[in-house]
Amino acid sequence: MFELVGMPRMSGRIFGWLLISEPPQQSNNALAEVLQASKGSISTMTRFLIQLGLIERVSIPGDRRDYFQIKDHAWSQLTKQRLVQIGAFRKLAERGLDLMSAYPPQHKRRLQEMHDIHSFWERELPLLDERWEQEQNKRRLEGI
Amino acid sequence: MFELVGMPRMSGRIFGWLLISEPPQQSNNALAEVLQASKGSISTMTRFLIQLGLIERVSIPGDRRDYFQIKDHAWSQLTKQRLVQIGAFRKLAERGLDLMSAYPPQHKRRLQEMHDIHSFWERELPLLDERWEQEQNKRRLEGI
DNA sequence: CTATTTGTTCAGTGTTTACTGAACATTCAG
DNA sequence: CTGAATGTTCAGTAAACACTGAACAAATAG
Repeated sequence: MFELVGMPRMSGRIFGWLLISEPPQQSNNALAEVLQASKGSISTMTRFLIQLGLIERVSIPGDRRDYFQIKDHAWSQLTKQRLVQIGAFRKLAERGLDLMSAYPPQHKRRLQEMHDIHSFWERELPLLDERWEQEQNKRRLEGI
Repeated sequence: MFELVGMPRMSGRIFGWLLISEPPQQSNNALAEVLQASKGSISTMTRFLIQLGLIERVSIPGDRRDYFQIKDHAWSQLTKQRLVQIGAFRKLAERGLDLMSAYPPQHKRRLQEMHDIHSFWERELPLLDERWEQEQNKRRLEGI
């Protein structure tokens, strides 16, 4: 599934295991063993997942090893990641419109639409995320 | 930009040109020439873009050539594409929860959250898209 | 029917990518 | 200090991918 959305397969395998592992925090070595992968690949991919904000590194007092676990709000982080892309597309459309400022509006219609929908998403997705967080909080209070 | 979101570079180059070309519809040959790419690659990538719903093939009466142009609502198509992915993630979480039905809820918390947020997105993204379409229609009526 | 234009398929090539395993760096225990 | 455990970096490899160009197929004009 991670491969399908353009991420390294091994990052998906790590994330997948962290979704169900008990305890939720797993060491580099434990990951390498359960996934039958090299330490190098684990090291690279945990760094990658941390950079995306999907997992975090945690320490256990008196234990020198690093542990990894899925971050709270990991999925919201993906939205933030996506917003960066959307912003890039919006800016690209803006640059195009700028370069074509002398052309008739009708000629720029496609670029304008690209700009407008990305602006729309940039405005709405954070609101959607907020609503999700609120809904979550409500549920937790209700003890669901 | 297309490469960044995991699509073939050439598909992005074609789409980019179709965003600004005049006229909006361009033949296979015209694309090959302006992008300095092989006919084979154009043929493959137009098929790819059509499959995504981003462009469409159009005919001009009395002209044997195929022309391509950006589809109306191309960007909404991307949302639909994304919904397929989100649905797949939701189903994956469901399958996990199913397999773990005997485990305590606390152990399944991470999977449950994955499931819930994807359900949320599956419910909300179509609504967002509808709102966008309505806003668009309003603007057009107002002649903006 | 033949020649030309247009489009598709596919083998081959070069590039990119993901992963491994080894070398290296760091931290700590004894 | 030495040695063991842990983590990172990196060269090398195997697989995947994007693209080209040529061969092929289909459609039309003359």
